Formats: sequence, C-alpha cells, structure tokens
Amino acid sequence: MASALALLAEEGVAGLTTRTVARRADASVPAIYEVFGDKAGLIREVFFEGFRLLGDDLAALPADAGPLEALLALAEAFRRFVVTRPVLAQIMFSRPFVDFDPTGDEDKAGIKVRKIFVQRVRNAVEAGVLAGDATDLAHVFFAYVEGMATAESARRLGSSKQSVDRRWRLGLTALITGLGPARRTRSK
Amino acid sequence: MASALALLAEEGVAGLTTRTVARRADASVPAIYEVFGDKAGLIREVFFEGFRLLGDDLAALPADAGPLEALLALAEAFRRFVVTRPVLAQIMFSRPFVDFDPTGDEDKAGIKVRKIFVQRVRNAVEAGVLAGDATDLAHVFFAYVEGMATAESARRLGSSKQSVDRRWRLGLTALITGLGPARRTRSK
DNA sequence: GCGGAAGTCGTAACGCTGTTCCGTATCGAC
DNA sequence: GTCGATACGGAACAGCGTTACGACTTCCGC
Repeated sequence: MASALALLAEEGVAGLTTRTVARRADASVPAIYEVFGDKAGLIREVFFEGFRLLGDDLAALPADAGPLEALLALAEAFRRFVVTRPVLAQIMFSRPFVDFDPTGDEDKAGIKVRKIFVQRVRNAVEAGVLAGDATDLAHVFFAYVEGMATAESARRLGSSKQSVDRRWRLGLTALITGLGPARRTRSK
Repeated sequence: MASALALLAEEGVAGLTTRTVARRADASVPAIYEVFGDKAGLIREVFFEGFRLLGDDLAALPADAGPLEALLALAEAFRRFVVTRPVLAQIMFSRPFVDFDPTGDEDKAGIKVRKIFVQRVRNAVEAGVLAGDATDLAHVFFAYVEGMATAESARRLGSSKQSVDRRWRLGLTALITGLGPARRTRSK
C-alpha cells in the first residue's frame, strides 16, 4: 500500500491527490480513507517512510573511518539523500501541504536520524575533534547540513557543480573546525 | 491591493484563497485575476513583498559596529524576521503552494538581501575576520542562518529559549571562527 | 435450498478550491 | 432618446478532500 504512495510522491508533489493514489493502487477513494483516515494521514505515512529511508541510509554508512571522516560522510549521505529524493525531502523538511503540521510525530519519526547524528557527534567529541555538549553540537550540525541541502535543492547554492561542492566543503570544514576545541582562541 | 494580501497571509497560509482575498479587498474574484493574473502571481507578489521587507530590515541595521558584530547582527536580524513573520518566511523559503515554483524570480527578489549579505561578508574579509571568496562565504553563511532559522521556526532546535539561544550562538561563532583565516591550522 | 440479514465496496454527492465565461449594467456618442 | 462599446460581477466548470448512501456480495438460520 504505502509503496504505491511512495512511487506517486516521486512523480511530483502536485499530483499527490486521494484520487490519483486510489487509481494508482487500483482501489477506490474511500479505501484510501479507510487505510489512512485522512489526507494528512497519507502524507504522514510518506513522511515516516522518508525518515525511515534516511535512517537506513545513514545507518548503512561504514564506521571504519575516524570520527572526523564519519561526520563528513554523514553530511555527504544526508546531502545525497535530499538531492536524489527532492520531493521526499521537501515533504520531510518543508511543509508543502497546508494540512499536516507534524508536531510530536516528528519527534518519533526523526528519532533514529537524530540518534545517528548525536552518536557520531559524540564520538567526535570523545575523540577530541569537537568540543562541547554533544546534543547542542548535533543540533547545530544538523541545521547547517539541512540548510545547505535545502539551498542546493532549490538551486540557490550556485550554478556549477564545482561551486556547490566547494561551498559544501568550505562550510563543513569551517563549522567542524569552529566547533573544535581550539575555537576559544578566536572568540573575542 | 498588495497590502490586503499581506494582511491575509499573516492570518494563515491555508486561508489564502482567491475568494478570501477578494472579499477582504472588497473586490470581485475576477478582479483578483485582473490584477495578478493567477494565484501564483498573487503568491509571487507576497513573495516579493517578503524579500522587500527583509531587505528593508537588513538595510536598516546600524553599521557603526565592527565587521564581526555586523555579521552577528545580520544573523540576528534574519532570525528575528523569520520568527516574527513565520508564514511569510515559509512562503519565501519553503514552498507551501504546489504551484508557484520561483526560478529566476527568486534571483531578482532576493538580490537586495543577497547584496547585503555579500557586502557584510566582504567587509569582514577585508577586516581579516573571514578569509576566502566573499561570495562563497556569503552563500555558506546564509545557508547556515536559514537552516537554523527554519529549524527554530519548526520548533526543531530545542524547547527552551535558553537552548535555542545557546545553539544559535554556538554555531554562529563556530562558523565564523572556522571561516576565519586561522582555519588552515586544523584542516587535515 | 432458500430467504433475509449483515457487511463490504464503490458511485455519487457536498462543499470547497482555482479559473473563466457571459449577461448585465453603465456610460459616452450621435 | 437610442445605440454601441466597455467593464464588472454572478454564476458556471473542473478538480480537490471528504463522506453518505445504495448496490452487490456473502453468510447464517430455517
């Protein structure tokens, strides 16, 4: 059931209607409401599915490299996810539908993703690459990665791949450097 | 005309329909289409208005402090804008309406905002606070600020004001520090 | 086996949206 | 006064989310 929806979401956000989903699934419109109760419920399902996919992607990352490389790989995997699944990422992080305002659901949906971020940040802290409270650092790190990915997805980060890559690298190393233990020396 | 729309946008995104706008403006529905041509045109107008307001806010910032303080004030002003005008910021940076995909318009709309960012970043570069290409730095800086503001607006950055403030400060100083001229010492 | 009851499923309806057409009403020219 | 043009708004059309109702199936009791 949810598989047909994911396929439909991938063919565009505007085309995600109860009727098209019903037709795609060879079901009737009331059957959709039987399963999801609501259109918001349908979107919530692809929302959850998105976080599940993202969590799988991030969990599948190899853990053999050092903590700094692990952070970079994490950002890269996140970036790849939103670039390859733009509409899914849009549903997860923007709010393309006026109904469905996830509050509380989001906590449960993104918990695996959050855990991976916090865990990798904590590893980096214990290895001396970062310094500070792991939760705070993870929040900042995630917000940065999401901001960059959103900007790239909206083609706001540059026109050529070189520019985008360069800016990703620039900001990422800068943020990690600045969050490192040596930052005290430059803060006024 | 556009004033009534801005008022309407402030009372919620879901309530922004051609009929409600017409009623609010004491006009008929076809009159709306006469003026804006399209619902996308209407949204585009509030989109432009949003960037105009943001540009005014940022341009009104005092320029008497140092380049580093100017960057911090810029981020703070941006943050205040999206916190105080959440739905407007949503229209500007998310895509709550499936129609109206600004491509090319955005360049013209955000040009003033972009210029202010680039200018302040350039000042910081010339003062030795930051190091590198000003455009690249401005892109990264803006993406970070937008990511944090979006996260805060979605209540994803923390529950208490102390946490949110602390994380803003943490990431901001870290990013500026890392983008500074000393960052070479820590990049592997 | 047969009749009725219960349950399931889809058609069609309702109110809403964006969008447009056409009737009407107003106004200027002769 | 009459006629033409022009502008304006009510109402219609298609499509959306949502739901009620009717038809068809299925199953149980006799």
